[in-house]
Amino acid sequence: MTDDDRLMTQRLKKRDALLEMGIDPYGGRFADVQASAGLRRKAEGLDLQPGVRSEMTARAAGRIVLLRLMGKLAFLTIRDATGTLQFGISQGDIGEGWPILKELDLGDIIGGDGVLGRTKTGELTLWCNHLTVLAKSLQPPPEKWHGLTDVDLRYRRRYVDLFTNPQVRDVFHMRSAIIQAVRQCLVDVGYYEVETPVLQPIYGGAAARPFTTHHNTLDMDLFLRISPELYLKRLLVGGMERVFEISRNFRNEGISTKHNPEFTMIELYEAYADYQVMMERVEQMVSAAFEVSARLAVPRRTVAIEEECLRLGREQGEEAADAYAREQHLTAYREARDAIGRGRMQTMFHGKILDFTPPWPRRKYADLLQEYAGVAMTDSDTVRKKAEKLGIDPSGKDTAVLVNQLFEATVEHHLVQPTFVYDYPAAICPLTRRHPQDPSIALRFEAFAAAMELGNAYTELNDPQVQAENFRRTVAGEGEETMAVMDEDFITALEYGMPPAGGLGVGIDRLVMLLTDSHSIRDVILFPLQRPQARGDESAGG
RNA sequence: GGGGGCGUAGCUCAGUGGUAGAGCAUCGGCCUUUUAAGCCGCAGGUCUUGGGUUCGACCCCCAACGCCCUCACCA
Repeated sequence: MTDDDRLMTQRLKKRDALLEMGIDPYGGRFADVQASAGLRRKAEGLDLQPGVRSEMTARAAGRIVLLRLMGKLAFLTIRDATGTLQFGISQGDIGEGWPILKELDLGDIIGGDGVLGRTKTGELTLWCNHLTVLAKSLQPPPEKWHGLTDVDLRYRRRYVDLFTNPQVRDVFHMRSAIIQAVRQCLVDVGYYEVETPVLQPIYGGAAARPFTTHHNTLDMDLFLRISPELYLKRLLVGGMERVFEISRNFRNEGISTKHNPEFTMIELYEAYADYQVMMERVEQMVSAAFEVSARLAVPRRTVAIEEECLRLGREQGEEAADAYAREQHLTAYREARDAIGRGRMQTMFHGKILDFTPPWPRRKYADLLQEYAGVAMTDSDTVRKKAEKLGIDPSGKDTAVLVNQLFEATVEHHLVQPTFVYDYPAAICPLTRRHPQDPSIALRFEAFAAAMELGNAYTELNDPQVQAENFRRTVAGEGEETMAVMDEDFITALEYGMPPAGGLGVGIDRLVMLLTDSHSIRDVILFPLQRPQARGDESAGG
């Protein structure tokens, strides 16, 4: 028998013991549960002194994360969605319910009824006169101090990660709040939220390889969308003048700390606008997202770090406390918190302060290329020479493609502070309107922060003939951003007339990364794609 | 795909060319104000897998598998 089996067997025995006592180890509805955080606030109001029990009754529930049995008295710490709370149980108070305690384990979900009080040391405690078993846990939880650290296991068993590592739950709480804020921000200025097909017979709207699938009844191959763009523009034709979609996109490409095969993007289109308006939309959405994330994060994080510093100072001396403060960027968090007070939108990312306060700097693509690569975008010969110098093979490539590679190699890593880079080479932008004075330039910008692409926007191309021509060229493989498939119906839609418009996509995952100081996209996606676990004997023999 | 790192008890991690250790969790005992509770005792391992070198491999070599980082690719 493996250790794993042994541990589960022991827990199963306890489950049976509960059943014998006439207790359902998987209790049902548990009405009127109070959140631990709410009880804490209430206790503040009561001015409870250490060692005193109040008259106030309360009911709480959560997972047992710590368990201390001391003969005829027990303390257990439960964790709910809002924090932790100590249950105190004395044999005298609980009487017949006492034997239940022996059958409880770390990880079980229980409810308690009792009165609020404080122990001698001041810890808020629910002194229980009744315990309800809500769910017996058969799997042993991870180590109580270190939690689950194995990165692979954390993603595979995200549920364990979530209930053992509170900061993980914070990140996803924040993700939810950020999406909500961004959505509300657009609804407030007259946008409709829509849903367009994920299963598409023709994919397009971005340069990426798609996933393919098959519909059985129609006997037809389909693609998972790489972008919602071409459908959202059809809605502009249809008269929906402001639309957005929070779109899960699927791209069959490499996986990295910045790329997951499925990722979330908010894409929006606004009739009679252009890419300049879209820059303002980026600033508005990011500001809204920043505000909710700052409200949630900074106080909580700062308080948690300060408490830990105090504890370390007490137990291990000031030096240890200082070291911890530095390690946790405490000073920077304080600065960030103060910055909000002054109306600045600053946050820590990778040990650097990013300032999202609008307006963000706006830099011309060509100027940045000149500044960091030392070449003029239009000077084909110099571009080729510079590319070769940097180890980029220029043979058979369009100048615009090389320019773009040069840009990525020389400029991008400098774009740490939020920045709009605008006016891209037209050859790599098949869906974008050209600059009226210079047809080699496309009215496109990308938003960068922390050297990462955060968003991408155009003044949309609404001339069906130019669009059809661009399709033909990209299908033929000219330029870099191949769409590979001609979408006839999209052209037909444009032929009916699409209002001039600005369009924008912002990577939600990356935005959440920036605002939660997460360095891998997997840390902001609940269940990132992973190779299936090879189990036991199936994996043997290589 | 290239380079680097990792894989040892359920969890978190040490470790040595002579068939393995700690803390936590588990199990048994004591304990009515604990705070990662404490004290005493027991148990728990195909050291990722497969080859090789060796009298002998968890350790050295080769390969495979998985994960992480990084470069390349990639809106």
